[in-house]
Amino acid sequence: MGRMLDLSRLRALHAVSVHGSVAGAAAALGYTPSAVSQQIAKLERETRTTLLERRGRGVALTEEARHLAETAQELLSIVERAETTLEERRGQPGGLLRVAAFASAARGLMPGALADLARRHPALDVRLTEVDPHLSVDLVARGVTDLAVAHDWDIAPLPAPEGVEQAVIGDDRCDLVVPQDHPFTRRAVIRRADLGGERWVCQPPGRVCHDWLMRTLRAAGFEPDIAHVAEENHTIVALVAAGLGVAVVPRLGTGALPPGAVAVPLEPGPVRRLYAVWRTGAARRPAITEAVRTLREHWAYAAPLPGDLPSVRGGAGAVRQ
Amino acid sequence: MGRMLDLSRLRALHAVSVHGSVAGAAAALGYTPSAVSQQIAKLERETRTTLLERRGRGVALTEEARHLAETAQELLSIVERAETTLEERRGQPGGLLRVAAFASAARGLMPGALADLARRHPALDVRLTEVDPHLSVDLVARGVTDLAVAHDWDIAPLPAPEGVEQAVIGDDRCDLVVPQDHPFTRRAVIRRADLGGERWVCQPPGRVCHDWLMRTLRAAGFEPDIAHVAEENHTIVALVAAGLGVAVVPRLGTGALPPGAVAVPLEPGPVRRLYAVWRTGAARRPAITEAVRTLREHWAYAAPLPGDLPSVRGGAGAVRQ
DNA sequence: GGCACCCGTAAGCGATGCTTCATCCATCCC
DNA sequence: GGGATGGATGAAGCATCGCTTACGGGTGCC
Repeated sequence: MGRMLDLSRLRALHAVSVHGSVAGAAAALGYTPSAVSQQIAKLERETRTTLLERRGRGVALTEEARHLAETAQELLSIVERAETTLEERRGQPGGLLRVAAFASAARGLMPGALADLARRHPALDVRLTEVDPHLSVDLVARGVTDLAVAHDWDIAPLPAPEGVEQAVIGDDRCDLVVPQDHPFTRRAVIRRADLGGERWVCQPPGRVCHDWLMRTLRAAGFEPDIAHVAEENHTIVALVAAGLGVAVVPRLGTGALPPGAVAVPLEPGPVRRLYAVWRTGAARRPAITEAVRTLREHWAYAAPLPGDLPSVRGGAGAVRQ
Repeated sequence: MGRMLDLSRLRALHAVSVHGSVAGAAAALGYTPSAVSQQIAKLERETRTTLLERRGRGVALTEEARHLAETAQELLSIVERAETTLEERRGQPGGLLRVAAFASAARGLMPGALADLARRHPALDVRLTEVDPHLSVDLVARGVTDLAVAHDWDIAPLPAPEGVEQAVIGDDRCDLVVPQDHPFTRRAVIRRADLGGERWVCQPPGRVCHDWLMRTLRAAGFEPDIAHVAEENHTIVALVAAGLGVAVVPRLGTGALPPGAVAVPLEPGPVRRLYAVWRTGAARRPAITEAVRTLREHWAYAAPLPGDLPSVRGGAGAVRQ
């Protein structure tokens, strides 16, 4: 007697309400759009209510659907709380832990940390997704992911929506990367006032590295000369190694510098602070606390400490996790 | 990705918690015990927690299971509220309406009322179960049924647990049924003081009719002479028609008197008051309000009104609904 | 000690729910 | 306007799920 509102269908409706489209909901739930569409069609049949109406190319929720999605939200948060206290009573991390991280953390920090976590807690099913940095906090708040590794920049603080908590993992610093024959390689430290007259290799506008560079150089009185633009840090470093310019590159996730490129400390350089972010409702979940603990541990072990100087010499020797 | 607490499994656990046994839960949910057992076994696997332990011949819930059953209760009540408001917004009664009634109401009142209800509201799926009168209120409170037709007796008031509401449907009165050659048939009305020296046909001890008879006769100074005992009112009336004694019989659900039996008004006779009982959470559900309205309507139409005298002459002519 | 009761497990089968493929509709762009 | 794109939905197929029946094991009662 399937005579009752079904939680998975309500979850589908809720996802549509949150993401604004069937396709978005499907992506978030790990289904095809067709599956979500069928679920909601069944929900409509069971409740004898119209929930979705086509609006242009997408769909819009009816009044009843909005109300139903709201109670679905309520139900889902109760379920999450129940799962949390259940896991808490067991003490052992377990269940599904969906983790999101921005690109360089996904490359530089997560592999070791998550492998460690999975090794120590076999009952835990960890799944990583690489996401845009400025999306991660919102993804956590909306319940798409359970834990996110986010960062702010000294010029753009991390948003803190209702219902999420955060903890600092550590600070990631940036170096100036220059070709090996560059005069800076003979200097112990570079200051902002020294940066005039260089040709720059940089990320596209809108990315934090780009914005920091423009802002800093202009504040020091220079008009930046952006000679080359690339998305990936690896590409940027390769361009520098080829002698095409200099770049500001974060230590995390950059990996070993290729022959021909050398990292030089920049004082004061841009600093981004890494955070772990999770929902307050799951704060006491052992999987969360363990994951955060492991991230901080691996940061301390693998990443350069705040006052730590990297090896100035580049090339195959200077490997970073 | 079946990675979340499932509502139907939680419902199974909750039912076990309420009924105290897997078999009882299965009966309440309309499943076999095996199904419930498997559901809970899966819930145990998913949560990696022991929920049920064998205790003697039955089962006992662990601490975690009790806690989980509690949140299940919370979830189920939210779901019921959501279903109610959903139906309320539609305005039309619909969905599943589980109705319980005691035997004579199930026979004398429900067939007409429920048929009417089903005819006027095709979206409504009404299901009737006959239950013991003193169980019905509890069944509603525990969510096993949505609406109950219950009654109290002038000597035993209806219990009113937390979270249920009730409304009066009407009063059911009792007649004295005697063989057609009995001297009482020439009397307009019988009083309690007239009842001495009769041989009685009665329900078994513990039933309300029996208790009322013993109590009333003893209060009037007679020791009742119970000559024949039967469960069913039909049987009792048949025994009376055969001249084997007299009986006190409620009007509701007795049906036509067979040839040889005659009903005589008894003043003051036992009166039972019929109630409709439902959970407060579903009070505004159209299916509930419509069903209650229909019951009262059919009572007024089909059942003898409080001051109404039945036809004293029995036989095939005196038909009651 | 036999019997009744209750819970769990195994096998089987229908129903459910997902995927893929195809269609339809609205919008965007040329 | 016409073609291309993106999104939603329907039909068919197939795996999985969850129920039922049938059986075995353990407990309490007579």
